[in-house]
Amino acid sequence: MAPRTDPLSLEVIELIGTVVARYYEEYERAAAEHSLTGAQARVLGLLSLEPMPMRRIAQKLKCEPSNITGIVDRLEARGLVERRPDPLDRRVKLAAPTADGLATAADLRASLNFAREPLAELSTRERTVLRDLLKRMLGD
Amino acid sequence: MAPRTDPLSLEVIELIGTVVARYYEEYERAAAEHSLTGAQARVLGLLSLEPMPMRRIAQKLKCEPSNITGIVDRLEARGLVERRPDPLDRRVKLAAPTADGLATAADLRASLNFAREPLAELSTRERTVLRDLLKRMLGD
DNA sequence: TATTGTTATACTCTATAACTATA
DNA sequence: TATAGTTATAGAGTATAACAATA
Repeated sequence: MAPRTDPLSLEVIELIGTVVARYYEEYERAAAEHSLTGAQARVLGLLSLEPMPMRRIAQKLKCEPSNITGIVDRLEARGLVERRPDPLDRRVKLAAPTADGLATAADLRASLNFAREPLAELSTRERTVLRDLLKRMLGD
Repeated sequence: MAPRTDPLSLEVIELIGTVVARYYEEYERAAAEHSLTGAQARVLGLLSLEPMPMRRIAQKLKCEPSNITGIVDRLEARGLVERRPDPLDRRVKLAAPTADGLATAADLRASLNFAREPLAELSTRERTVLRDLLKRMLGD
């Protein structure tokens, strides 16, 4: 499928760029309110869904495993995450949120108003259309 | 306007998160292909539209002016950007792309296939609807 | 031998504060 | 005095390579 460079497509690309920029700002702001960096907030959010080995965090974040050591170190120092042994494989360390970490992750989600507040401007019908268009764009 | 937490809104938010993640990956990948960091690519892209004072770059990127010094240093060392005196104010340095920098910026834009390739999946009518919904979401 | 997590290293980005040269 | 850009500094994220413990 050939790339589109017509004015309408360029306008949509520009709008998506704006959405991306605003989403990122909002995310960093929400993280900073909890004195977390973006990377720390992303790891905590990930772990709040499901504890997982260090290596899998790296896969999810698409970065090198060695980076995760430091990020989890800082979350652990803050008492938001802990490392547990994996009973099935003693090489593996499972990173899991503490009760405090779970509460912080919930707070983070709650203060991420992006797309939720602006979405209120749209009717149910419009949100349905938007959902379907985004799904098509993402190759569903 | 109250935030929405219904399943449909949450689905749209999730989709937007996916769009944001994919956009960022694509951007970093395109920058890396030119041996540039994301920040360097953003500054170069900005300057390719219009030369500007160091301080204004910082405003556009929403970061501290002191950071721009290093980023422009590296772009200048690569021969992609140059600092010019501002004839109107000798305190100001205008950062401007070189011919090489302009070519690199054009290359970068061309290799940013995100949203352009997937957009081809949508008809003109659909892209128009998507544009209008995004504009509404972004508060026009 | 291969894998998991870590350490060591180097580079970049970031904010803060202090400095300089202009205005 | 105030402003533009820089420097110095410290913390964080990132990739690479080498290492210990375990598989």
